[in-house]
Formats: sequence, C-alpha cells, structure tokens
Amino acid sequence: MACKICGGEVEMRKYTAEICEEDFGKEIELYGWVHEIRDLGGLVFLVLRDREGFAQITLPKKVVDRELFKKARKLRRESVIKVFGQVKEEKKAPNGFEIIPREIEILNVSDAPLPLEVTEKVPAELDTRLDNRFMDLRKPKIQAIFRVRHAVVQALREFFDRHGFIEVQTPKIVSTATEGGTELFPISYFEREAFLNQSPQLYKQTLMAAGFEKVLEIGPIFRAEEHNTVRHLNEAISVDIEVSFVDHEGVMRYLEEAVREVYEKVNERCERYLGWIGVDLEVPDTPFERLSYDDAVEIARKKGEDVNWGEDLSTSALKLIAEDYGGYYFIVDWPTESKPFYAMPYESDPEISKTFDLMKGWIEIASGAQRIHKYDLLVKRMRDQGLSPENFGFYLETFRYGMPPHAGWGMGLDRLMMAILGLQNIREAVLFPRDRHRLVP
RNA sequence: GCCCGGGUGGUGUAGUCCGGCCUAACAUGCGGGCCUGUCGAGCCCGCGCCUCGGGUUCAAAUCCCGGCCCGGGCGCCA
Repeated sequence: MACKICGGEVEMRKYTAEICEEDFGKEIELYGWVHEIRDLGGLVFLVLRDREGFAQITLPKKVVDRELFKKARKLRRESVIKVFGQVKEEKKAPNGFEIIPREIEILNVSDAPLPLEVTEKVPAELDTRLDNRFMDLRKPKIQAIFRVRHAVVQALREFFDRHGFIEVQTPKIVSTATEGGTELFPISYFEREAFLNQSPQLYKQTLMAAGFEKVLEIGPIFRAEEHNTVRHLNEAISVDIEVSFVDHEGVMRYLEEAVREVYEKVNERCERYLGWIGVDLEVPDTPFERLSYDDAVEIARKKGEDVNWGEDLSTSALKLIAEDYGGYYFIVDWPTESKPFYAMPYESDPEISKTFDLMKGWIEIASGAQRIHKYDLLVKRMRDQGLSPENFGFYLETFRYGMPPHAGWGMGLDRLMMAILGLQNIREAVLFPRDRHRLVP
C-alpha cells in the first residue's frame, strides 16, 4: 500500500476509528498509547488509544503466543505501542470488535506514576492540567476542543475567502505604544526598545489606504494587563477584518454571518468531537439583535446598577443585561469617549459613535466600528483622548493621500471558542495559555 | 492590583473550627499475588503525603505572623 506522505511502499496509517466490518478477519496494524490494561489472569485486555479513538486488544492466554502474553500484562499505561493483529468481530467487545494480536512492539515505555490520569478516573485541577498540558491533551475530551478550534478557524478562512478577503500578516513587533489604553510588553530590539503589538488595528487601516479593500488577519495580540480572570489572557488570538466603502453596519453583517457559518460548519464537521465534549450546538439565528448602549444602560439601571453614561459597562452591569440577552447580540452606538480615537462619531450626534460590541451573554466576543477616514478629525480625536499625533507618523500619513471610508472589527478567537463550547475558563480554549502567572509550558 | 477562600501521597479529597486518641484516612495510581469476557473489572498484600520560614505551647496538619503558590469575585482591559 502506498504511503500518503512519501508515496513509497509503506503501510498506510489506520486509526482505530476507521476499523469497520470490512476489516473483520483481516490483519491490521495500529499505533497508539496504552490507555488501560485489565489483567484477568487467563485473559488480558489492553485498550489502545490513538488520535481518533480506542480499540480493545484482547489476549486470551490459550490463543496468543506465551511471550507476547507475558509482555502485554507487564505493559505500563501511556507507553507507546504498535500492534499487529487480526480484527475479530466480537459482540462482547466495545464497538463490536477486538484485535487478537500477533505482535506488540513497545516503541517507548512510559514512566510511572503519571502526572495526571488520562482516564479521568480522578479529576485534576486546571492548574495541574496546564502544568502537564501534553498529558492533559491526551484526553479525548480535551483534544476535541482543539479539533473544533481547527474547524472554527477553517470555517472563518473559508467564509472570508469566499467573500473576497485577502488574508494578511502584519508585524507583531512595533515601535510605539500606539493606541493608548492597554499596557504593552516592552522588548529589546537591538539598540532600541520595541513592543509587542496589542492589535493589528493601525496596519489593517494602512492596508485600506493601500487599496486592499477587504483584509483578514488571524494572529496573536499581546496585552500587558495584570488581569486575572477566566476570560482574559496576555497572549490571545484575534480574528480581524477591515473593509473599505462600508460602514459599521456593513461589517456587523459580515460578523454575524461568519459566526453563524462557523456554527453550521462545526456541526457538520465535528459531530464526533462535539459528542466527546458533550456539547449540542444550536446555530444562532441572524441577524443578531442590536441593543443600543442607551438601552443597555437603562436595563442595568432598572435592575439597580449605578451606571455613569459615557463609561464602559462594568462586569456586573453586563451580567444584569445578560439576564435578558443570553445569546449573541450587539451593543451598538457607544459613547465616543468610551471608544478608541479612531472610532467614527455620528455626524448628527458626535457624543455617540458608529461602534459595536458583539456579546454572548455577558462576555464580549468582538468589537468594531466604522473608522475615521478624515485626517483632521482623526488628529482632533487623538488630542481629545490625550494622545500625541506626532507619535503616529506612518499611520497618520496614510490619511493624507486618499484613505477610503472603512470599517472593521476584531474578535477574540479564544473567547469565541468559550462561547461555542460553553467553556468556563478561557484557558481551556488555548493549548498553552499565557496569563499573569503562567509562562510555562 | 484589591477583597474573600485555600495549599494534606503522582492525582483528587477527608481531617484543621474545638491542638494530644494522626504511628494522618479514603479513592485512584504504583509494585507483588489470585482470577478467561473485562469495558469505573474484582479480591488479597505492600508503597507513597501534612507548601515554605518564623512564632506560641509540655505538645502543631490543626493556633498566630510572613513568604510563595492556587481558586472565586471585582478592578484594570484596541
């Protein structure tokens, strides 16, 4: 049989989940980890685990080779093995079949005790799990999160590709604390100081000036905030778009349709993995409801929350609002002063801006706006917010030579994963999360 | 960063309030033994733990102070 990778005469990799009736009576080769060993004396059951599932390897003492039998019962959990044997239909076995091995090769033994139980007989705390993430990720239920995450990213790329977006990569090492607001991580850049970028915002807009018209970027963002919550990370993945010749409503439509399509495709492509996690996905209806900032404030106030108009909504206010809005919804038309300098104020009422946050319950998933494309207004807004236009050299220049009107948003991919899978902690959605205290692994 | 709660075998818990009967318990694991249909296998024997530093006391896992670490809530957060 030809190898999928090199094309040579190599036995093709077969996963446990691919074993079917056609294989009954045939000899196959499996690779994986020893998930469990059940030694009944005259009969030994091994459970082999690979990426896609499990297979029971059965060794009846009277049937298999004596040395092989002795070797199998001495195996340690999580050792890596190769099994060559016959697939036998067996109603008493899980999935209706078992493998009677002719050969078991130990490719690598595992030490004991394990840092945590892959079988999940004993739960482990998130911190212990993250300290030993490679082992934690061996749990099908945990690995499934990342199979879904893969499908989510694929779905987003497909959606935006189909709509004519150009996927780009912008610098993550930048020269100045550009936007203000959040803290940046300083780094050493040869003889100068530089920073890790907090957002691709200024570069996305620069590409509007460059005439790209529709861009997508999926990449890391860095925030040096000392927050310590279940929904913040210091390194996150942001899905960003920027579109020319549309307003904020235009990019909100891309956002809600993209989210809906992500749900559809995850349902289509990840049925097994959703099953492992135990999640039943309901595709949200579009369009998502638009709730104005004013109305949101009103809801929170009616429930007894003290909200100052003009400020960002507090966690407690958002939780009150989420009592009425559990699914996806937009909070729109935020006070101009509460949003970044590049957000476009309404001509009719400059106190509010063409801005929106996409919410899922009380958690902010994305935020965006129509941007200011006029040089003079942009400079004025920078000054209003206490920023120095001199620090925005390359960015400001792009507004002098034909910057089209444009709008865009940034969405936290990790937050979207939380929303889709109902994860209680954002760290669950990330392979190797970076938070206030965790830099390893 | 603030407030509150916590740190006990590899893992997850009990014990701490009310100091002594804790030579620290249970589950899982690990080592050994028995067992031919397990799938949370079962049974028997064994192994392995009080976060660190200081203090109080005849006596500290237990009380007090400090450090480190963790959890929950909040703040900060394009």
